[in-house]
This record gives sequence, structure tokens and C-alpha cells, in this order.
Amino acid sequence: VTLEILPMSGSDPMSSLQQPARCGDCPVRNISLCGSLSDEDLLSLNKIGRRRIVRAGQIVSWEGDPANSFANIVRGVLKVTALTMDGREQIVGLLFPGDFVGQLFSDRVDLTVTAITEADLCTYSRTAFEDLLDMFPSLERLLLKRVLASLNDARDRMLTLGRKTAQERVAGFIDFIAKRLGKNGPNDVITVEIPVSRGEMADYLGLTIETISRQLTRLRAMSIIAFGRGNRECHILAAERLRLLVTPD
Amino acid sequence: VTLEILPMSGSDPMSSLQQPARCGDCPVRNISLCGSLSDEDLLSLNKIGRRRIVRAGQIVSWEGDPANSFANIVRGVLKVTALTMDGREQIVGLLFPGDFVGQLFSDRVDLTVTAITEADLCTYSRTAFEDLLDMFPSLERLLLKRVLASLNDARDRMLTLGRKTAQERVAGFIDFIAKRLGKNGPNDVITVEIPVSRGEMADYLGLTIETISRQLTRLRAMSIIAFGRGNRECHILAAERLRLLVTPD
DNA sequence: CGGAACGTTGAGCATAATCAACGACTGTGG
DNA sequence: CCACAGTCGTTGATTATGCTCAACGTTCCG
Repeated sequence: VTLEILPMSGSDPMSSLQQPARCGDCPVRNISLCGSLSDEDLLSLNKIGRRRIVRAGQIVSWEGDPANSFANIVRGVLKVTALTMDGREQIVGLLFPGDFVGQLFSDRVDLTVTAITEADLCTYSRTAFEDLLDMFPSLERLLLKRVLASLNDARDRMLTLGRKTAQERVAGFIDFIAKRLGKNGPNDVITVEIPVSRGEMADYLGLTIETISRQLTRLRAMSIIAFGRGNRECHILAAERLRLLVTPD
Repeated sequence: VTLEILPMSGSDPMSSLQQPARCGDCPVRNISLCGSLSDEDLLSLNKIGRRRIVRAGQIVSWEGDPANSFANIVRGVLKVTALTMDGREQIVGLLFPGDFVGQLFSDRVDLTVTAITEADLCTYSRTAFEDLLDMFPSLERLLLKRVLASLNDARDRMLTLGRKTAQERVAGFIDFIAKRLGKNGPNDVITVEIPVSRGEMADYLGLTIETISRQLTRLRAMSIIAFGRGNRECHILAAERLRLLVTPD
């Protein structure tokens, strides 16, 4: 997939559709930041928001660019990446529906955000959104709680990246994806569509593609997982044993 | 140093002194969260705050404990650690004067915080502090900005832990400490008192003590750093060359 | 059918971990 | 004052985990 730049302000009819947002039938109304607003207050948000579709592989915001937009994710999966000068990449966050994208209170974006799958975003001018934070304390409070939760997640990931083995990381990732996609059944066989490539798993876990592949093969040999067609459809055959590999005792 | 538990609510005259806070002559008045409040509003904070001294090695909050306090750091260095079941440790954050300690909007602490050096804290009841957030939007806004900044730091550290070599990590740490302690002169020899042990450096960087030691020896052999008495006093002889090792091109 | 992107597998290697010994500094008690 | 233990840090030898390099399969398009 060729990477493309998607300017989030201004219009770009070739690569994305812009429509006024309609909050009434929004699937993430209750899990995104909007959930903190009453139907009435939501009109203010509605007024400044635009729906936008980004294709898989499109860059939503570039490191170094001026930060002038903010968005809620309605559908799809995005990645936030940090880079070293010589090109090593680390995915520092995966974003799912209900999460938000964008640097607030800062003039410059310092992390690149890319759509992994096709995605729908509900975008706002950054400054207009900041104004809304002033107007609606409940919105700011929910944002604060979300950022605090993200910080806790980030700290969990530091433990993974600093101290866990390849096997623990990969097992933990499968478990994380299953949880994040709402498949929590502890007993039956769970089928998960892994939303990322092997390379992205590697960049998320601080490993190489080859190591990811070998660990998945290992999990398959242990009959803990199995793959369907396409290398993305993952059947979790033994969720309990999988979870045991995440944090051994 | 034997680890001790410091209950942050209730009094514990043996291990810490409790005094009413006096904000007027507070050294972190302008760099901590209090900086967002006017002298007048500060009285509200003053009323619910207590000064507390913790000794080096004391645990300030235990993972799993009820989260009922919140504090600003006035003096000293603390560490926030995450643990695996089998005892591997990762320091997920170092806290300096002006930083805050404590989990807000959550009933349970999920990370252990320990004093690395002797430290002064300005502590509040968690719920009383949360009430202040409702009363003073400027306080909440500053907190939000601080948490956003912490999240950015955490993401930087993910890149380090996931993708950097031992040499880059150790060089980066020395540079980080020098910056954090306000020694920024790019030319002259800078002397930094490293506030942590080799073991803590290892736990912060996701390495072992031995690797830390070898990398420091290597930096010494390259005449980039030198040590004074006590293994903590570090002279940075060539800040430019040090910074080159942090992110190679 | 062919090409390209993606994924798997293998062989060898390198970086950092592990295991182990030793050295330096500190405080304690004889 | 010195012997001693204890903590912390350094250095060396060896090992192992995951990386690199390379070849080969697979899937999915056109």
C-alpha cells in the first residue's frame, strides 16, 4: 500500500468524503468523547464537525506538521508511530472506534498517525474543539479521564517492551486484540480478525517480523491458536492457556 | 535500604512529619499544579494540604491499595514501577519536583510509587483534590496539559524500550538526567548528580545492571563522561558527542 | 498466469542476559 | 583502630534470545 498524505483541514475530494456529522445515529456516540454531552449540547459539536473517510494506509497526520485538527474515530483502526532518525519504527498506540486523534494545546504534531484499515473520522478544527472544552466541563473531564487511562495503558506497554519475552509479547497481543474487539468468552473457540499485518505487530511489540512469525507458529504448534484463511483470521483455541503465557508465575 | 510502607492518609510520626502546607515560600509554587491558582484560590488548596517528608526507599503508594491521596512533589525524586508476576521490574516513570503522584478518578492504585531520595510531598485527600478540580477550571486545564505531556513522554520511552540499543538508552538517560536537572550548557563540562542507582537505571531502561555498567565504562573509555567520587557524580565531558549517540543518523 | 506484497522457515550471528568472581565503599561492633 | 559484613558496582566468561540475511511459500490482485 502506498502511503498518502491526507490533509485534515481543507477538502480533498479525491481521497475522502466530507459530510456534515450526524450524531443521532452515530455508532460511537456513547463510547467516544461526545458521550459526555447532552443531546442539546451536542449540537455545538455537530456544528463544527465533519465526517471524513480515510483509506487504509493513508497518513492522517505527519510528525512535524502544524496541529490544526482533532478527530474522533467512528470506524476503523489507526496507528500512532514514533521513529528514530535512521528509520526504526515503534507503534506507540493503536486507535480504535471511540478513541480520538490529535494533539491538543500544541502547535505541532509530534507523532505520525496512519490508518491501518479504512476508517471514518469525525473531525474538528483543533482550536474550535479547545473552545468547546472551555464551554463544557463534562467534556473536558471525560477527556482528562481518557488521557489518564491512555497513560496507564502506555505504562503497561513499557513493562511489555522493557521486560517481557517475545512469547509473552505475542501472546499478550493476541489476548489484547481479542479483548479490544469485544471477544471475551473464556471457554469456546474465539475467532478474531487481527487488524494489523505481521510487520505492524512487530513494530507494536518491539520485535521483528520473523520473530512474530516464529512465535505465532509456536502458538499454533501448541494448539493454542489456529489460522483461517488469509493469515489474519485467528481462532483462539485455548484462551486460558494463552493468558497463562502472557504473565507467567 | 529496607522498604517501608508509608500510609499517606493518617499520621505516622515515626517516618514522616506532618505540617500544614505554607504555599508562600514553596519552591515549586510555579512549576507544580498549584501554579494555575491565584494567591486567593490557593488558600483552598492550602486548607486541605499537608507537608510530608518521606525517606529514601519508602514506598509512597502500593499497587492494589485504595487510592485515597494525591500529592505534589516539593523536593526529591520518586519512581513509579510496574511488575510482572514473577518479579521483573520496569520503572515506568521518574518523578521530580513539580510533578504529582496519585491516581485520580480511580479507587485503586495500580502502580507502586517509591521515594528514591528523601522527598518532601504536599499531600491532599484524593477526593478533596477532585472537588477542587470541579471548582477551579484552570487547575483542571493545567492537569490535563500535564497528563498530555506525560503521555508524550511515555510514548518516547516506548520507542526507547522497543527499538533502541543499550548504548543509545544509556547515553539518552545521561542526557535526560542532565536536562531534567537543569544542566543544559552545551559546551563546558557539566557535572550531574545521577539520582538513581545502577539497578534503577537498568529498571528504567529495560536492561540489566551489568549492561548499564559496561555501557558507562564504554562512555568513559570514549572520554564522553567521567565519574567523580561515589559512582553518582557524573561529569559530562562531551555533551555533543553524547547526544550523537542518543539518536544516530 | 504472473507479479507483487506478505508471510514462513532456516542458518548463522550479535547483542545483551546470565552466571560468577572480584573490588570499592560504608557502617558496625569488637 | 581494624575486622567484618553488607551493599553496590565492575569485569570476565559463557549462553541464549532474538536479529540478520537469505530462500522459499502463499495470497491476492491484475
